[in-house]
Amino acid sequence: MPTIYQVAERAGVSLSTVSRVLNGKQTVNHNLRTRVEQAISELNYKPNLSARSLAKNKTDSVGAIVPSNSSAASAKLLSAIITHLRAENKHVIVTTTIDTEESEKSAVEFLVSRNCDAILMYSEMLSDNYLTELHKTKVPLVLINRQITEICEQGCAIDNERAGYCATRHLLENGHQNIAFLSGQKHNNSVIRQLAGYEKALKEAGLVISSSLMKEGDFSAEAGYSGLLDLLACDVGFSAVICSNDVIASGVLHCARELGMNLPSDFSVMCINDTGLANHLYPRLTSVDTSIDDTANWACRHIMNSVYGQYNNVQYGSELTIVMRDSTLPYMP
Amino acid sequence: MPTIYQVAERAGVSLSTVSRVLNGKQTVNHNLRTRVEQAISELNYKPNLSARSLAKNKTDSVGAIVPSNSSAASAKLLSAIITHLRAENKHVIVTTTIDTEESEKSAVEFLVSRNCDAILMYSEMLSDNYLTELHKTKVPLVLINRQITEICEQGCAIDNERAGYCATRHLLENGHQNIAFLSGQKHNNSVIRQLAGYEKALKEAGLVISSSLMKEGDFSAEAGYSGLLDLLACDVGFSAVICSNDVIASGVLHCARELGMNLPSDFSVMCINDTGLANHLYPRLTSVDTSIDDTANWACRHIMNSVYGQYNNVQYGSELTIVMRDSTLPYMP
DNA sequence: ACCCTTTGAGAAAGCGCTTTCTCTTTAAAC
DNA sequence: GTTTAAAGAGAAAGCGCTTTCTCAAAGGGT
Repeated sequence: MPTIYQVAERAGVSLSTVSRVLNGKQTVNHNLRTRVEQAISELNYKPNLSARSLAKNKTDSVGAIVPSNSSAASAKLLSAIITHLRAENKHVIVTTTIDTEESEKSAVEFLVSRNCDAILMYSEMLSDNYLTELHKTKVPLVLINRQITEICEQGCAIDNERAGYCATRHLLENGHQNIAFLSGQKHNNSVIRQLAGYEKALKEAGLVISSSLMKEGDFSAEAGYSGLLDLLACDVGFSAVICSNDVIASGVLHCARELGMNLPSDFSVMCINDTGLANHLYPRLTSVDTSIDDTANWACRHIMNSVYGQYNNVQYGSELTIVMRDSTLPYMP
Repeated sequence: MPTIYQVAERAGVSLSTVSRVLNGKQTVNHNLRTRVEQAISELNYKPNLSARSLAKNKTDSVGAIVPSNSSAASAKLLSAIITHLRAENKHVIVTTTIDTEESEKSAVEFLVSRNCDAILMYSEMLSDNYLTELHKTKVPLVLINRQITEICEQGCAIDNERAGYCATRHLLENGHQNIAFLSGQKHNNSVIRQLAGYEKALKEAGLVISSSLMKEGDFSAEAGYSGLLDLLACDVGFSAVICSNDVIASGVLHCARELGMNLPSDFSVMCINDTGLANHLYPRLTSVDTSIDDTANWACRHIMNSVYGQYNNVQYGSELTIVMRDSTLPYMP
């Protein structure tokens, strides 16, 4: 591997000059510049990034913390982020966690030890205080779908409230009045917002919010399965069900089938956050979906802006679309 | 951030001694050692990995190249690998590609520029020659589901042949004689092996191999959909279908439903390589599956062994299991 | 023609570690 | 008790870059 020194020698200049050509933040005589560039290409010189990191105290790397369970959703996001950042010549170090505080803390420490220039988090077990402290004293943070007042700049809120609202509205507009909601864990940020949107839509429509129509579970198919059973056991009438994601909905479909019910004629099902599954289920699930790519885009630009000083500040925003499929039907008594 | 020098000062030793304590590959007087350790914990000293990388010419990082499309399958693998390697204090730099040669080459170059200690590949557009050259001159390679004669040590072959064989056998044992195969692209390594296993099982059973029962597509649901149409158009009888993965099978189910067919009573469906979807479909798919965790395990141990000189050489092996679900039924004329 | 300001390039000092080399001390062997 | 080997610790030389400091040369104004 050629070093910057050999390039300098071949070009007949000092290594400072080579470095300046490389970094381009100081003018270099045109003549020398071309000589250096030629030497670089002749030697096929590639700068050693470890050395550069040491000298600059920057690693050109971004750490990512994602929960390993919710693979489909976060995999999509991650893949988009990796692609974006590579285009900026940054690499991403991925760590997976198991949705516990210590697991996430250990991931943070691992990434800090790796000298990441920033950490991107898509997980939510760590406390606001811990993260605020971390951001202020150790490493810039970017939070996906989380906002902390003290460092609100660093977070973005995927608009789950609007998603919950839209899903509910969609059903209301189709004549449904008794709409159940099978959610993920209620301590989860997204779930809280979704439910807020759900309740808002119901209120606007002048309907009462019945807690027996809201069942909490985790994000698994099993939760959907037992959620539907719970719902039926309560003996409250419902003609539609909204699920926090498509995996839960999958359990609902499965359960309904086992009970000999017919969807969507017996009741309609919708989901929020299509993880790719919705389109494969039977019936194919109508979903309301935020653009993951918009989110990835924001995260990367925000990092490039606040950490590497490129671009201007970017506002977060994400498209919201309802994907009509086969799992919903207008209400017919 | 404290440096090794400050630790040395506080412990009243030279920095060489601190380094020796840190790396533990040379004996240090017990007395000094504890003094150093105490200084380290008092200062909360963490070694700077960029500096270490520079001095050792090792980055403790492994690059991974995965196709971004086949997310579900590779996400699972990746997640397992990331977890394993972190336990060894290595980080992984993930790059995604789009299944073209240039895309993969660019990923390789990116990772090489990042000085990865090894590259783990789960993609297959690059030529044997290129990879052999790469492995021999630049950076150790580990290939998932690919074997190259010149560097056979570095690759592992997920036993798709046996998987194809088992799936076919399973159906044969249930009385099926006319078994169709909807495969991914035939240039794909896994597909080739799967088909080999399929044919082997048929031959052993004394059956003829009919090319009109074998339809090639890509790994998408659309391919499954049109694959089934093709199959029906050919007007060859079949009572069971094997698919290269569950996504393809999903398309088959969808198509059958639209045609008013009833599964599994009209025909049975099986898939190879459960990506997590199989369990959510209707009917839930019977699948034959190799253990991704076994593969991840092998890859990590192989890297730890050949690159970092830990562990002993490890043989590749992966469990193969048939997961019985609802999409298959014994043949009844 | 002179002085002052820019511009451009080289020298050299780090960045925070590892590792070799050297020297002292201690244990072992005869 | 002497010789030899082994063990342990410090000094110092890198690893390959960036960046500050310094100085020479060139340009501009009067």
